[in-house]
Amino acid sequence: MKDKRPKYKQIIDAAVIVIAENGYHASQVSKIAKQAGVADGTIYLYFKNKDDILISLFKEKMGLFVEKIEQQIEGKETAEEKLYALIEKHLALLAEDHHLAIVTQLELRQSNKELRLRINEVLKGYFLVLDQIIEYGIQRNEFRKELNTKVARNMIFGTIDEAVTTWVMNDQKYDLVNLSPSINELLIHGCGRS
Amino acid sequence: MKDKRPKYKQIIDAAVIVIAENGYHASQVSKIAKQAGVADGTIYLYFKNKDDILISLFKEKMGLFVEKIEQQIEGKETAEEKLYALIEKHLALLAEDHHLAIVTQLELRQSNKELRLRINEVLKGYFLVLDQIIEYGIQRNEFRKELNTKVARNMIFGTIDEAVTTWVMNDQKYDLVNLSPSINELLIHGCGRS
Amino acid sequence: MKDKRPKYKQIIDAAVIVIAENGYHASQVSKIAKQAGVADGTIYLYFKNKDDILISLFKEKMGLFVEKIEQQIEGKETAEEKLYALIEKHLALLAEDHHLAIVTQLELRQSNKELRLRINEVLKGYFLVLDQIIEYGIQRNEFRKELNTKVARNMIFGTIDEAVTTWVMNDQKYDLVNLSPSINELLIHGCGRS
Amino acid sequence: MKDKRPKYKQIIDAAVIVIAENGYHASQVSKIAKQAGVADGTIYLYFKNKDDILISLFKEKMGLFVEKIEQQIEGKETAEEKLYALIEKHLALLAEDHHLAIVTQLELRQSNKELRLRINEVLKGYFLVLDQIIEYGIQRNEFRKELNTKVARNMIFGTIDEAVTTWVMNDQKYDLVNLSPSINELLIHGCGRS
DNA sequence: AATGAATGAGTCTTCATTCAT
DNA sequence: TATGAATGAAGACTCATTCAT
Repeated sequence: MKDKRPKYKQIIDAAVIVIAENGYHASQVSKIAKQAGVADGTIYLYFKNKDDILISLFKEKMGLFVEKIEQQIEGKETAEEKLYALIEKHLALLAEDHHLAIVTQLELRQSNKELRLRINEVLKGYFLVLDQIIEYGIQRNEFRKELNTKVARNMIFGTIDEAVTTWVMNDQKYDLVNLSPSINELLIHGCGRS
Repeated sequence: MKDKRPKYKQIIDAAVIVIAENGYHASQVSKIAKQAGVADGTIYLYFKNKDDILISLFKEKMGLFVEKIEQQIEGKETAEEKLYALIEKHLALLAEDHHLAIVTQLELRQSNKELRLRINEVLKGYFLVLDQIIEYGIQRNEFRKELNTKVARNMIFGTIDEAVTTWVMNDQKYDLVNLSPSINELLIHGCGRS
Repeated sequence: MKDKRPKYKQIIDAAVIVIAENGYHASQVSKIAKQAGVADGTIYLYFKNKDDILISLFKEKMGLFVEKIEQQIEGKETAEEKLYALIEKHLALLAEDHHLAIVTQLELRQSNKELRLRINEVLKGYFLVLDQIIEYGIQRNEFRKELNTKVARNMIFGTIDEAVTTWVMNDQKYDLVNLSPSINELLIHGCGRS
Repeated sequence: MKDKRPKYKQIIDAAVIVIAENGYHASQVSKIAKQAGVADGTIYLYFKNKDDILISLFKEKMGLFVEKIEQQIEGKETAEEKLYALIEKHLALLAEDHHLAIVTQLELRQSNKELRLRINEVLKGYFLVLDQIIEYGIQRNEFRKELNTKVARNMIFGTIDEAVTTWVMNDQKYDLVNLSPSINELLIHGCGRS
């Protein structure tokens, strides 16, 4: 996980910036190399090919993402608290790194099908966290027993993801984290017993 | 809307098939032309450029999509009935045209940023329908007054969209329409008063 | 055989000139295209890839080569006359097209193994002609019965080929066709009865 | 000649193996370095550049080659005996080192023109031996006076070389040295008085 | 309106060579 | 001597678009 090779991270961070600013299709390897301050060929000492940069980028960033969210959730007692923490952290993490937000919400999705399948693999880690919260909520009687876990998980992810995408599409004009209470309320109502 | 030039529709339908079967990036203009049974150059008599095919495709198909959903909703009395009808029709329309489902859920999303902004324009028609249902529900006291319309709309769209994408990604192995009750229940709980 | 597409021949002839003047490795596709007076992309309307240009070049030229030699041989009565005609024509054909000579003797041989195997396929046509002369000579009692056809064929081809290569390597300073009698004498002695 | 630096020979031997097993074009400097057990940069302490490895390889191996053949010939009395000894040794030396055979017959020939000219320089040592045998044969009245030395030399070299190449191309399936008598007979007939 | 041959700009990747250590 | 990480030049090929017919 802790890749001490400084150029590895250097290149990934450069890729995030270049892709966010130019879009996926206009992000030539040479542009990323320039931004990273290395030669074109150096990229290929750390990555197999261009797609590998994107997959690694997503793995690296998503790994941290899930890690941080898990930390946030850990202490919380109720499923509702956990869900709220997750929503807030999800929004906060993307709000504070708008380059990353653009890349994950817009640019990475225009990669080819194979790449997206690989990305989905990585997403499974996040889905796992969601599933655990839902099941925890059902156990604790906070959420309805009849809840279809898979559909509920899709709702939660779809709702948050759609909120972020809309925010990115609107040029991040408003405060994304402020949406947390509304989203949480909706989702809690959606899953909750009352 | 009613373009009587038969080749216009012919080319759009060819594009849906070619993109669904080959993926966005492997869908060259020449392939679409061949599938449509016209010469490459003929494409440019009906469309400004390649992106214009895709935007027109989306406009054309999404227009029909919204139209059909509106027809479905019209007669319904309660907001809940309207929402259920919308969910069911949304799922049904994509379930019955798997080429279109692949194109809208996977392939069209890997177009460039500009194209996706244009696509979002078209989506606004759908969002309008959603907003009307939400406001109708609030008026009728079916939905909570405090509901943030925009967030609620994102939840509804995000949830349905995520469900369809998951279904497409899983090679349409199960019956998509069967998910309607679960989704509806979740969303109604999310918006509802109880 | 008679490819009426003018660009096909145009490109092959351009390739012969460019390769002869620059060497195989310095013969970029763009250089061949320029020499042929077409765009780079046009090359790929007529040839699958760069190697295909070389294979086609060799097939085309070698086809004519064998054809012309066969014509020359046809009328001759004795094996010795046939052999002499073959030697003379082989030398004459390459002497009168020094670009082609450079390409066949030097440049084409530095292609990769796969390409050379393909080239060998084409050479088989020439070997067949040689084998027929040898067997004809044995039948007519001009050549020794014990002659190992394969070894004899290699000797004939190896001797002529080596003579041409030496001539090319020496910048074609002397008259190649003048070697015919000497070569013929050697080969006839090699195969002959006396 | 006697380079005591062990790495010099080490690298040359590595080059023979790598080129024989991977082909000329897939024999990167780094691969040769790895096979030799040294770092990439070390290569450049012993060789000026990549071509220099190949030329040195050829010089080194061809030097030994000619040396061994000269030893073989020395004791023989007649030109015919000398020629037979040369043919047999030539075939034997390549038959017993198939890596070297592949490299000399196939891979080294796809080097660039300049390199091949340098290789031809080295070959001159071998041609000298051939010329001496031919002249010796003429002096001794074994060979015809009228013999064109250069053409005869080309015949001898071309015939043997073609035999080896054919053998290598056929994956060394048969015993190469067994061809010696047939080849010798042909060449003796070619040069001889009878 | 329709054709389809021709165009040519644009980019990922390899690998011989260097040089700081 | 020896290392090996870093360099960066170079080139085959694709495909959206045009235009003469």
